[in-house]
Amino acid sequence: MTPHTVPRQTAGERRQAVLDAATSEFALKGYHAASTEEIARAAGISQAYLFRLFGSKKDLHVAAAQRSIDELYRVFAAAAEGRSGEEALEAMGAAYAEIMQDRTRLMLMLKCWTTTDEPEIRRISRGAWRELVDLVERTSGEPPEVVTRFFAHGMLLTVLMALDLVDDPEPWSRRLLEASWKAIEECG
Amino acid sequence: MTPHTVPRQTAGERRQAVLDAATSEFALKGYHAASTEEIARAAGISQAYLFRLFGSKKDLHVAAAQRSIDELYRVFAAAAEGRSGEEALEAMGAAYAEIMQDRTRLMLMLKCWTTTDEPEIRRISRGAWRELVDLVERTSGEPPEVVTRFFAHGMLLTVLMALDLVDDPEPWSRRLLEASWKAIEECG
DNA sequence: CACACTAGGAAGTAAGCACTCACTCACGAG
DNA sequence: CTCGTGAGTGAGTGCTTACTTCCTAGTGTG
Repeated sequence: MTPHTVPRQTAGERRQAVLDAATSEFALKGYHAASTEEIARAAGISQAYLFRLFGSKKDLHVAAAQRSIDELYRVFAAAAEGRSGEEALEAMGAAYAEIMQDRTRLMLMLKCWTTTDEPEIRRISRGAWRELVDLVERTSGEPPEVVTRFFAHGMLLTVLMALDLVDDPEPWSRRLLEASWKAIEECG
Repeated sequence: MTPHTVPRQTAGERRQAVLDAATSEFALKGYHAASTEEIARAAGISQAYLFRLFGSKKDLHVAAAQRSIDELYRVFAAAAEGRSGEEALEAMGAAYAEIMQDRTRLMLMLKCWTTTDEPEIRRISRGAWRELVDLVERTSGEPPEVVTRFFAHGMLLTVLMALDLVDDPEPWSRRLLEASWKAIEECG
């Protein structure tokens, strides 16, 4: 009878698991309130190993944020793929609905965008916005008014989601949500 | 020769000074990263006295947030005062410009809206939104599409401000800012 | 004067935090 | 078998934090 060996993973696999856990924690509690101990526990490893894998809490946060930014970009880019003009914008509007399915990722993004100290986070947040706006402008070819409307309603939806008004609505918030979705669709 | 008396203030005055300092700190660093010691120093009192005045960090945060919420509401209400319909909405759009003059207050609001743990903060954030939306709907009498557009562009402006794109813009962000202001004006 | 009351703080305390160190264990190559 | 190495951790360390305890000094009132 072979001695029951503990399953060991590659460092790469562990990194992904830690990034998953970190994304949840940072999205829920924000950078400062999230603790590395909690993240390590959620990822199923020791705190010591977390630091071996990522160096510092800040580096872990940056890595998690960057991964979500890349995923966000890819969802929009995939939606626009092979389309142009109004059709592309409409597809990206639909992509927004898909993105909002995963609260966690979007909440991490919002937390990053509203982090006013921590220049590193601001840097990658601004980079993310620059690339997203550029993508939407390029693929849709629409004028600034339309592109702006698209992002404006996206922001309203995101904030309403942060207030939990998507899952637990009130009469007034239903009106805003509905009108916001319609406005995003009508961009195209 | 009278012994050089230290100027004493009423507790009420001190409370205002502490709320000012707390608003700045919480707006810049967020609830968890802000420290009561720093706030006390900025307000010119000891940490011990801060706790005598406000009981706990959380209570201080709630008090500071509530004060900013009330001020925000009053600015909009004053703008709409004696007006109705499109005129009222236009005046509230102009009020938004005034509100954005004071970054601090608005950043505290945004931080509150994106605080997903801490149920108390979520409660007062939702209350603030409910009252603001109600005010705009009531005084303008506009349909949900228009009211929603008003708040959507307001949110975009607020997020762009958090990213410091108002004071330190980039080409793409100028386009969004300009279009957003125009859209808010055109609501009326 | 005495006395109650309020403004204000020096000096803690206990808990939580990011981060480190010294170490074990499994396994593959020579 | 020995040696090297990558995966993984228990047990800290030093620092920061929210919060408390107990104190002093000024002030209005009889």
